[in-house]
Amino acid sequence: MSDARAAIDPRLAAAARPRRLARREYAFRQGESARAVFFVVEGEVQLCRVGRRGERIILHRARPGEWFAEAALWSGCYHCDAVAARAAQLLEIPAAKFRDALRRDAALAERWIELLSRQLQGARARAERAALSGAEERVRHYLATHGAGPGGAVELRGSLKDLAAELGLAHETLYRTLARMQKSGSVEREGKRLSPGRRVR
Amino acid sequence: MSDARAAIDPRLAAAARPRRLARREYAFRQGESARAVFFVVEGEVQLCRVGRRGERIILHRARPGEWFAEAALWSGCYHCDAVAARAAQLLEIPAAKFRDALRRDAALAERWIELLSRQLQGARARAERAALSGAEERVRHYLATHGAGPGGAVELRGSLKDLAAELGLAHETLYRTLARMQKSGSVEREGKRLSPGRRVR
DNA sequence: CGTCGCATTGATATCGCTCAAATCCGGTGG
DNA sequence: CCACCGGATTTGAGCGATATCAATGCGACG
Repeated sequence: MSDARAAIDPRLAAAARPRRLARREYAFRQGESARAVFFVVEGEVQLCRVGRRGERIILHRARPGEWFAEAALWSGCYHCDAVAARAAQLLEIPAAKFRDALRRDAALAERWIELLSRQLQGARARAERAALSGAEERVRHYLATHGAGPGGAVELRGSLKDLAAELGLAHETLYRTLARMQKSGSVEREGKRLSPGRRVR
Repeated sequence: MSDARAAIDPRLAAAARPRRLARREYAFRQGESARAVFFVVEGEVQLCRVGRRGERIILHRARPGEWFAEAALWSGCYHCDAVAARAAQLLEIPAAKFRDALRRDAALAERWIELLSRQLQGARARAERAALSGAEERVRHYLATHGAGPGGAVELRGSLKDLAAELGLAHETLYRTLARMQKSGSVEREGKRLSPGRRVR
């Protein structure tokens, strides 16, 4: 890619500064005043808090194509740490410039609202899914929310192992669950394509 | 309450129309063109899809103080059903007026962006929490994300049973977990006040 | 009082996690 | 071409945490 800034809206790209993080490097830390919003071009950034006893609690994993620290814009300071899980390439947009851009450009604000709305929709669905009790339920929920194309099929991007992590399951459990659902006809698999089956239950 | 509209921003309240739903009544159905955004004053509205075989999958439960169908503004038509889980009181804001208001009033747009940002933050935290393995972990995470005031205490709004639902646990499990954590000193309880304990583990 | 819902504790069953091992597959280097 | 390696995929076995079923106390409320 010639310029990573091409990945975002041109009206914001003007204010964006490319930034690279090595594994375990921090974009910011809890308590620092919120100076910027970030966009993940490549890699993964974990937003986490460190408890009194040193345990790390992950609030969110930001992956390529996602923004993070959007909310920090309005709260004054970062309320968690942002650390690269692996080498990452980011775009950093100063908070002041970001706010100015939104204020000046109504169309941009509208686009940003749209983006936030969709992200919220996705996050709510994920939260609802993670609260489900059974592995099979979660798979069905995933298919219902990510299904597209004929028969609501899903083209898997990564490995089944990745999907297991996304669903909050051990990968062995996912394999077994899928096998069972296949046998009962409630899902169908063709390579990296998953689709809800036609047979009842 | 004299007027439920007092609960939302006055600039939106002007366009809001109060609406009551009986249990099992629909606010809208999947496929209808998106004509309005909603705010829950009282009750609960479930956003769900119905699969080919009649199984209902809940995408999100909208509770008092929450908006829903914000994203529908940008997608043309509703992509799921909205049905009252119990009698509910809503505010309905026509999509066109909502969009106009955002477009005309930059300050309102900014406030709306702020609101969405916060909700997004909250939804992500909930998703991450539900993915945690143990009951104790979830309680700690909840305290970490909702903690405020001295010692990061949390004032519970509803019952412990509600909290259990929020955490995705059976209520019995929550009671037992809290009792254990209390005994080990990792949380303290005073009525409806929960706070992380000082003792290690 | 009677009823209802929350809080609490006990007993039991079940589901999913963990540990373990075999197979498969793509890539890499000789 | 072949040997080797690492990671994904599968399947098995056993254990433990959590859901579920059950029973009781308690306070609010009509």
